[in-house]
Amino acid sequence: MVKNDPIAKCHKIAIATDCVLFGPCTDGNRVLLIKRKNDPFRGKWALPGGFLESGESLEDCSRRELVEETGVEGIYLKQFRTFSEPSRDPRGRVITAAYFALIRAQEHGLRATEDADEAKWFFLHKLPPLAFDHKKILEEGIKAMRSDLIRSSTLFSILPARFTLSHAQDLFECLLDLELDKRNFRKKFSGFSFVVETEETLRGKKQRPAKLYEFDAEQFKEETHSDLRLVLI
Amino acid sequence: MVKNDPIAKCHKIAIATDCVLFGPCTDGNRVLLIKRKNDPFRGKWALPGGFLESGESLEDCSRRELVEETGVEGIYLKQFRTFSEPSRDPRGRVITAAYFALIRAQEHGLRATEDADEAKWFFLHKLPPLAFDHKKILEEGIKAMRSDLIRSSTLFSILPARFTLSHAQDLFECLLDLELDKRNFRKKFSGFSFVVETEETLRGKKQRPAKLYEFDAEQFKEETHSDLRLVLI
DNA sequence: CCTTGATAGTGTAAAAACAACACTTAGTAA
DNA sequence: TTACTAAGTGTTGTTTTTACACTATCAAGG
Repeated sequence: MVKNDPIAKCHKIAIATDCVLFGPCTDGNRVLLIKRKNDPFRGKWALPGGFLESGESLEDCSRRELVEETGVEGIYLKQFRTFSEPSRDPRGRVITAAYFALIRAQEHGLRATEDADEAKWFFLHKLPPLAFDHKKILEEGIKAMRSDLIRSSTLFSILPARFTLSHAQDLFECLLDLELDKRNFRKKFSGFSFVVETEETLRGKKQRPAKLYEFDAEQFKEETHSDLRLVLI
Repeated sequence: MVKNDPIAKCHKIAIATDCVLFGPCTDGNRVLLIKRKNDPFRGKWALPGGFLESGESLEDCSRRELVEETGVEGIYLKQFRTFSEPSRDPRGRVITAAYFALIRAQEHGLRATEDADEAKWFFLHKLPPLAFDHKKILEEGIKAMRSDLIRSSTLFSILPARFTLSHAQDLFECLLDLELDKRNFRKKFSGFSFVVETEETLRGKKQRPAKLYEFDAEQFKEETHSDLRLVLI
């Protein structure tokens, strides 16, 4: 046996990922929870997640689990912290890397799965008791998501490629759980060099058509590179 | 065998922590690197770190490793990301939780170990090539530290209990690698409710004695709770 | 005790960013 | 044609930020 071989002397530790999946909607922001079918915590609600498979990175694992449990693909996914308290799982030693993710609620049949028995969307304001240390993970996930949202281009990754200023504001407000003045938001937001107006308008609604805008990722990089300050509001 | 037992089916994965340890000093900010004595990457510089022991949390591990390798205790330590690329360690599967830490350079004989063979402080501007994916970890560590510094009370955890405004400014500038206007910094910084003036002055230097200030942690919590905006500059 | 050297300490004015606030416009549907 | 709905738009007062240069107080040394 090779001296000092870390793999040889590794302990019985399971590695997992858990994901705080947000489904922002017109009536509020929600998270997806899964009802546990097995002990421990059978019948309790928990964050979707699962164990790392061999050869897989944590990000792969998180993405795979999310697809398996929700059918949702190609969404914004970000690691925010790894939880490692030795007593956090009664089955034994489980270390979990926590991610948060965002989806476009409308596009993924949010309402359809709402009443399902094993997976359900919960408003952030009305959360049930959670299994394991998932309450803490969820709380930190909310903070991480919000912090990310106002400092990076996360918002654009869940807006459609072309969006109206109202789209952007609604989503932003929903995720941050606050209200902003319409004129001030539009002035500042449309003033960013990386928010570019298109020729197109959004027609077909029963009101005045709204101008569509696009996100310019290159411009965003230039403008914000090595800048530590707030970006989006 | 219990069905679905995560521990039983865990793969051969070693869990480690690595630490980006900053030693800010009057002549610039430095990080501590260790020269590897064994393959792989023998002779290359690497971040201090080591493997998780049984029953230990990642934070415990990181703290323990730092004490073992540097003799430094009781310092600010924060997890910023977990790295899990399957190919990141040629010995096999190693997942590492990365932390950054800050010490009071003066108090820990920074200069004494400067020329040691196996551990050495490097200016951030003059880093050697690093082992593994430690370049990336270090870069992310710098970003995380700076981001943390301007949004939380980190600065106060490495200032002495009583500090002058010049202390605070020097340290702040060193860690962020920028220069700030003296009057503006003092105006804003001393204006925070959680930066409180004391009766005491710092005497014994060969110049005008400076007023000493203290950090009021309670006040900080009140002032910043649920506030997403910048705090320190 | 007077000078020198070193850092502490201080105010103002112009520019930019932010916050508060209400009405008109352009479509669709009845 | 009217009614409804959301889109779109400017100004003003307040606050925050930035830029900028001199005086004050101590210790040390001649």
